[in-house]
Formats: sequence, structure tokens, C-alpha cells
Amino acid sequence: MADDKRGPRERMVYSTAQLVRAQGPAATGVREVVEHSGAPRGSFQHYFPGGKDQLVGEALLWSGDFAARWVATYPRTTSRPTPGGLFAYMVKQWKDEFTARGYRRGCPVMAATADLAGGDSAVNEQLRAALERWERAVVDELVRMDIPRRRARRLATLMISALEGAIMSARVRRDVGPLTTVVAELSPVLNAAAER
Amino acid sequence: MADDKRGPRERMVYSTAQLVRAQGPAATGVREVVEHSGAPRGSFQHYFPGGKDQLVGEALLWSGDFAARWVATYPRTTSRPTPGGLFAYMVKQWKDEFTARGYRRGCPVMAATADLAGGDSAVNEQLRAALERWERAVVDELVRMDIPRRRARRLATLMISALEGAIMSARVRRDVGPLTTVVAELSPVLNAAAER
DNA sequence: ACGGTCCTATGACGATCGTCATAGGAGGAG
DNA sequence: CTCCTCCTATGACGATCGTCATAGGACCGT
Repeated sequence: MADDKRGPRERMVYSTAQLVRAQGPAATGVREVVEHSGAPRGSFQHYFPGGKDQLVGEALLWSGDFAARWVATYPRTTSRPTPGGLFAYMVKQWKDEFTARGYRRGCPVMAATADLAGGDSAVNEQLRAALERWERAVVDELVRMDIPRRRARRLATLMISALEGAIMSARVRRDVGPLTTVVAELSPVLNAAAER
Repeated sequence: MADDKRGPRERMVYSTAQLVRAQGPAATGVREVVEHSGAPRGSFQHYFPGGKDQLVGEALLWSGDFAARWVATYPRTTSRPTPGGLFAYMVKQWKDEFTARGYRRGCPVMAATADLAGGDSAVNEQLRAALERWERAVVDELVRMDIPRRRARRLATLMISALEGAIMSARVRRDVGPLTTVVAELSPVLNAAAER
């Protein structure tokens, strides 16, 4: 569980992301993070003087960055990039996750949103940043397909919304069906939108 | 906050639903529920011998039922029901909620999913029941519009997924934009699907 | 007056929470 | 060796968590 190649600090951030995905930030304790990451207990205080908020915030930023970088790898997987193909690519990652590792872990952005969005938590800023970083990566890919930026933004919002909702349904039902459905229904629509 | 017309038991279930919507089930304490509902402290133990799990479970079932009944009111709002109109009707409720009451409260199903889906919590069963009750109500409405049941199920999955994801984005960004976008993008598609 | 059922009041239990205070060890620079 | 900085170890704090045990009051039919 603890990848010793990375330092304790990075391991804690990563472990936080994983635990938040499974049970939300509210139910994720710092002691649990320390144990899960295999990091020294005293290091938490040292690396994260901002406390739990800082830890969760960095985990969210890390997650947003990961998602954005993943989206950016799409062009390297096909010779003919399409909006529908990108959407399918994003969804497939989650289907693989669920079939391989079960339905315990969801999206960290959704988890954080559910527990503390709209409130006055200090993590709200980084939650927003994580989501926007991810969404902007999707927009950039669509723009590369010669879709006008304004329209790309709308499509990216639709894609991410449908994906997140399908992730939720899939976890509740313990079935990847919703993921398959949204990609089947939406991909043609997205491709049609690209040819205007 | 405490509607004295209803008994303490029902008030506690309702309060639980509201608190779960705002901060997730993990961060919602039973003492907080008691205080929020204005119910006598000793009544919790009496009405909910199953503890917090029972309380949260009933709140979820109540929420699913509420959503289903809300969906069923759509035909009474228009003389020409369409899938896109139904979707817009569902989304509008959330736009009104956010504009009127801010972005603190989200969807209870999403909140519960984020905190305890995929795990072995006892609430998983009722979480699943709540979502399916809601989704089935949508399916029923689509079937009323002469859409074949099999296809209606797929469209309902798409609608609920897009709605949930848009709710998430809207809360994070504190902006109803995503909700407006998904209904604008999806309504024509849904209506086109009805004419096959 | 009675026993009985329904509801409420209250205090405590052990566990866990996030945070803090304090100190010790490691290791390079002078 | 000494000093300084970086990292780690450990124990404790007050608060809150879900749950439980126990008892008291309200109101009933009889």
C-alpha cells in the first residue's frame, strides 16, 4: 500500500485521496491516513501544519491534476480523435476501476462536494480548482478537435456531469450499466456536435 | 425549523435528510439531528432502536419517495408532456433550490453514496432502494409518453446521471450554469429519442 | 387506585476525533 | 565537538461521537 519510492509527504496525500474516495473526507481521519500511508505519525504535523484541511485540499488538487493529465493522454490512444471517443475514454477508466477493484472507491471531487460544498470550509477553494482543472483539460481536448471554445465548454460540462452521475449510479447499483448507457447515448450526440 | 404539525419521529427523519444533504451522513450526528428537529432527546432511542443506520436509512427512503412523487407531478404542469420537458422540470427544481436557498444542500442520494457506497454499511440497501424508486418514477413517466420501456430505462439513467453530475458542478462552482447547460444540451436529444 | 404502555429525561460509557506541546534523533556545516 | 535544521516520536488535551442503562412522567382502560 505504501509506495516507498515516494516520500512520506506525497504518500500521505495519495492515501488521503484514496480514503476520501471510499468514505468521504468527513469520515477520513488523519490517524487513518498516517496508518494507510505507512508514514511516520509525527510527520503529519510537520508536513501539514495547516492540519486536515490542508491534507484534504492537497489531495483534491492532486486528484484534479491526475484527471486532467489522464484526459490529455487521449490523443495518443487513437488516430482519429472525436468528442464521443474522448467521452468513452474517460468512462472506460471508471468501468475498468469498478470491474477490477470493486465499487468502494468513487470520485474524490464528488466525495468532497457531498461533505463540504456550499459550506464555509477552507477546502472549498481547492475543490473548485480541482474540478475546473479537470474540466479545462476536457475543453482543451475538444478545442483541438476544432470545436469552438464556447461550445466546447458546454460539451465538457455535459460530459463531466453525465460521467459523475453515472459513477454515482454505478456505485449504488454495483453495476457498470449506467456507465455503459451514458456513453452509448451520449457519444453520437457529442460527435454530431463536432460537425457543425 | 421544527414543524410541530408532524410528530417527533417524522421530524427527525426529515431533519436527517436535510443535514445529510448539506454535510453527508458521516458528519451528521444524532445529537445534531435531535437538536435540529426540536425533538426530545430521549425519543431518538425510542423511535430508532436501530440507531443511526436506521435513521439515515429512513431519511434516504423518504428522499427517494419525495423525488418519485415530484416526478409524478410533471404531467399536471403541461398539456404536452415531452421527455425534454420532464428533464427540464426535474432540473428546474434544483435551480430554484440553489437560487433561493444557496448551495449548501445537495442531493441526499449523492451524499450517502459518497460516504458509504460500495462498503458494507447497512444503509446500502435503502440507498439503492431510494435511487431505484426515483428512477422508476422517471421511467414510468417516459412510458406514458409512449416510449418503449426498455428505451425509457436508458433515457432515465441518462437523465438522472446528468442531473446529479450537474448538481455537483453547480454546488462546487456556486453557479446554476451547469444545470442550465445540461438541460439545453440534452432536452432536444431526449425529445428526438421520443419520436422513433 | 391500579398496572400497563407509550414516550421522554438524563447521565454515563468507551472510543475516536483534530490538534497541540514537547522532546529526541539524524546528519551536514562550521 | 557544537550548532542548526529537518524530520520523527510520543503522550496528552478537550471535544464529540454512537450507544446504552436507568428512571421518571403522561395517559390509558379497568
